[in-house]
Amino acid sequence: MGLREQKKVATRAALGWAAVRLIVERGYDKVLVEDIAAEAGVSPRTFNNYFGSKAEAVASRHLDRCMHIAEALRARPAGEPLWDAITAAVLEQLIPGPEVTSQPRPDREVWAAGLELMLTVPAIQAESLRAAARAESTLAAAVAERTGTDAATDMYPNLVAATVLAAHNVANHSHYSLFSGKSDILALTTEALRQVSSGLPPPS
Amino acid sequence: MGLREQKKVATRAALGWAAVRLIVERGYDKVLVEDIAAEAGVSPRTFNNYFGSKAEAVASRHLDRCMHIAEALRARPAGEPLWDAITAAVLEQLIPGPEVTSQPRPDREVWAAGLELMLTVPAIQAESLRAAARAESTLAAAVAERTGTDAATDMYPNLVAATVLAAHNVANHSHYSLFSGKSDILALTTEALRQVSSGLPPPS
DNA sequence: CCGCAAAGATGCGTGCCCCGCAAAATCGGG
DNA sequence: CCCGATTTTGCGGGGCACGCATCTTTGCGG
Repeated sequence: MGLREQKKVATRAALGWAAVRLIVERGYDKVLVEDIAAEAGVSPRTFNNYFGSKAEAVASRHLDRCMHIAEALRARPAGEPLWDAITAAVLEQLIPGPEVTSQPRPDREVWAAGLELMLTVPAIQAESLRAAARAESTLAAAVAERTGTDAATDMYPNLVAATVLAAHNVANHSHYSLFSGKSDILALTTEALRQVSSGLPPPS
Repeated sequence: MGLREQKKVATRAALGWAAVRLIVERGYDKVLVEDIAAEAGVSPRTFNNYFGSKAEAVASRHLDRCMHIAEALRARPAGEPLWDAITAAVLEQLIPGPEVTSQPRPDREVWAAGLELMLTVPAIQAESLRAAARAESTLAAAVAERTGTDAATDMYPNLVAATVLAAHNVANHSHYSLFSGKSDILALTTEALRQVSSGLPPPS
């Protein structure tokens, strides 16, 4: 990869992070595109060369994380049963990366509150969901590869991908807003995937 | 329901329909909010009293349809097995309502092309997904009611709702873009729901 | 039957966003 | 070291989303 593309990736990430950080701090409509661009050290016009909207910049972080699931799945040993591999791949994403842990800790409480508020903004909800949807096809491709199906003609890999991300979402949601920190994410996610992979039988 | 609320519902529907029709005909960015408002016989300012954005107006139709699934589920006989009831409820939505069939037929081909093009607009994809997400919690509530679980604390009903809508989406997608009209929607949807309700076992 | 309070529709004005276009800056290979 | 290709940037315009004040409609009690 040339220096050129490296810089593009870096700028994109910088803009995405800047957007999230500023908006979590101040609130969505008190942050101008101008501010985000300044934070990332580029011109306001350049911002729109990378993202079609403010919300898309925020969701770009989410997109990256979702994309990693497909990547992680490909990296699992070929012999491993499908749902074991999937579960492992999803769980990998839940251990916080170095760019999070090494970040200057801005008061966990305050950050969580700001983040929750950010996720109530319609435009951000919408773009986050679109990001997940985009990652879904990548994940479907990985599943197709592993199961010997064709993502373009078979429903199977697409169903698996959609279901996995749905379970992932529900688990996250349970952890965050349903009952804040009642149980740890790893357990919830594992349980959610177990349930969908066993057909969600009604609890009798 | 008073005359007041009836009119509100009617206006909302009129705006939603107008948005879809005009945009399918002309393309997303060649339709102004002004045009949609005019089509529905209301002032441009009023448009934004009903919808937060142009895209949201388009997605409102989708939202209504998704909401009907939960409604249909509640109407199923109480003794019916869960997944049978769900399948029936979803299939009900696929028979075109009178407002579609009685519409002046604008050349099925042209309409389909315009619709597909509309669905490529990022903002519309995003809002449509958000609409589905909003319907999801309603569906989860219906599932919780039927299974004696609690949507606020149990993952189960939320997982079911998310999975059902995911399957619904995949089936639609398979019918529309994957291989246009290869098989009928009813069969695809039934099959998708059957697969998720049996745990999506890998095809060996 | 009438007027009154609540709720909705409308007009106006504002700030911001998103994008097209063309010029300037930057990078990578020969 | 220079040339072609790619990016960044400045400028300008068309719209969009929304707050605020005003006018109209609806539903209700006297």
